[in-house]
Amino acid sequence: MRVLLVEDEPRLSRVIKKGLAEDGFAVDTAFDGEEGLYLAESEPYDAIVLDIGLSKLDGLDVCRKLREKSIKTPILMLTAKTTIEDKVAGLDSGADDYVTKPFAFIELRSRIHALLRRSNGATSPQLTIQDLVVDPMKHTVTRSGQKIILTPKEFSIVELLLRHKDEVVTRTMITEHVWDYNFEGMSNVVDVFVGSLRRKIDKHSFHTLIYTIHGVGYKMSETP
Amino acid sequence: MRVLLVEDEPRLSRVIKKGLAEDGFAVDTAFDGEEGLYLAESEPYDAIVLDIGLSKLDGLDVCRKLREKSIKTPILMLTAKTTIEDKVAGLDSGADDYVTKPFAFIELRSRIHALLRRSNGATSPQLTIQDLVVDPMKHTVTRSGQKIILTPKEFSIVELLLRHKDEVVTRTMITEHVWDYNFEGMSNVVDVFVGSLRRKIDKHSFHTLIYTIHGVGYKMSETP
DNA sequence: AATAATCTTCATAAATTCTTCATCTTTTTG
DNA sequence: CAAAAAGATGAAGAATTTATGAAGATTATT
Repeated sequence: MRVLLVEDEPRLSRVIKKGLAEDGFAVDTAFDGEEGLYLAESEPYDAIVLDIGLSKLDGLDVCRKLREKSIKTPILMLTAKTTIEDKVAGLDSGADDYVTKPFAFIELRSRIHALLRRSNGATSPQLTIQDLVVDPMKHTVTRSGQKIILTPKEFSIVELLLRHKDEVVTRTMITEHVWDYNFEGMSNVVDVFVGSLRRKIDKHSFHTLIYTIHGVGYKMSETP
Repeated sequence: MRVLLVEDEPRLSRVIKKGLAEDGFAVDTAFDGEEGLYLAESEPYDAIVLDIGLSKLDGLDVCRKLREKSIKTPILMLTAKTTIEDKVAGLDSGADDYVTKPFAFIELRSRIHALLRRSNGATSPQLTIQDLVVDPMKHTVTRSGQKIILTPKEFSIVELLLRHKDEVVTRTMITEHVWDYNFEGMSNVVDVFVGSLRRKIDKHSFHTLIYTIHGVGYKMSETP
């Protein structure tokens, strides 16, 4: 899952970025409104964390402009005050939720996960297909109750595939959602990772869950 | 269910009150220790949420006085990071559980519910995993009955890990739980502490309880 | 004030993960 | 059916992350 963080205070930005990265997000950072707007328009993020007080372009404006262009990425606002007016303004501009500063990181974290869950139409915090269960918050994967240990990248990839269960996911989508802005991979990394996923998830099971759609990409589903 | 909230910071008080009210509690608020004590004595509450740093009368004092008068209403303490380890634990004022600030509301909420649930049985809440027992209120740790002596920070970290048994806890979460709000986590303090915890808890035992989830954080569980 | 205990930083070693590449296998197409 | 394209896979090297011992700084205790 990829997140854009727009925050001008370097220290806070760093702290949030680190926390989100540990949570398995690929995080891009912007330090002012313009940069944030540009990135939000050009990259496919799963969520945007947007500080309300930014230079060049206010967070509210960024939010409004994005919505005008019908970019519907879930937006979580960071606001300094609690006043009702601010809350209303934020939600009015098209944000989906907000957190008031100062906040505990775990607060931000659970809000983001909630946003993603909502935008995904899911109510359960877990992703499942057949006997495979993936829990992004707990960072656990089991198949038929058996624990499976995945590396961070492997984990992000199953997560993505599962969020698009029964749909084909192209290699481009995978690279765009699992790696961040600075990655220029013209290699077969994705193939290699899918390979190791197969070894860990499908190899010892009767039912195959990961399918290759030749010329297109990969798909997780119960039947080919 | 009736809850008394004793908290002097108006903003925090408002937020907690609102949250609890949404949960269906009838909430009374007091803004200093005297007022809190008076209300706690005169009204029959099901639980009391008590900030430790209060004007006029300290939260600890309120707690102690209530217990002296054999008022046994479950008490949940709100404490600041550093206060807790050094003071509360030793002072044994009679609180049933505590939450350190800043906390996510869901945390407070689940603690209150837990308190109410066991207010009939009335046993001090212990955290256990296999043969390891951690008692947050008594501030003691044993493994297979053997006492283990931990420093305040070490204790705070096992406590957190155990409250999230079987889940990965990221370094950011640990940092936030143990140190002050957005303490810059650019060092490896957490790693060092986990190291010394391992030496005290796991080193002499056959079963490992503390696991590293590479790229994510740490986890306490009985199996990897 | 001196001593002891705890906390923090730092440097280095060790472990794990990521990425690339070459080769082999499968699928598609003419 | 053969050639070409696309995908699978094992292994090596690079890069990142974690473990650890020890020294210095800080805080509490006597």
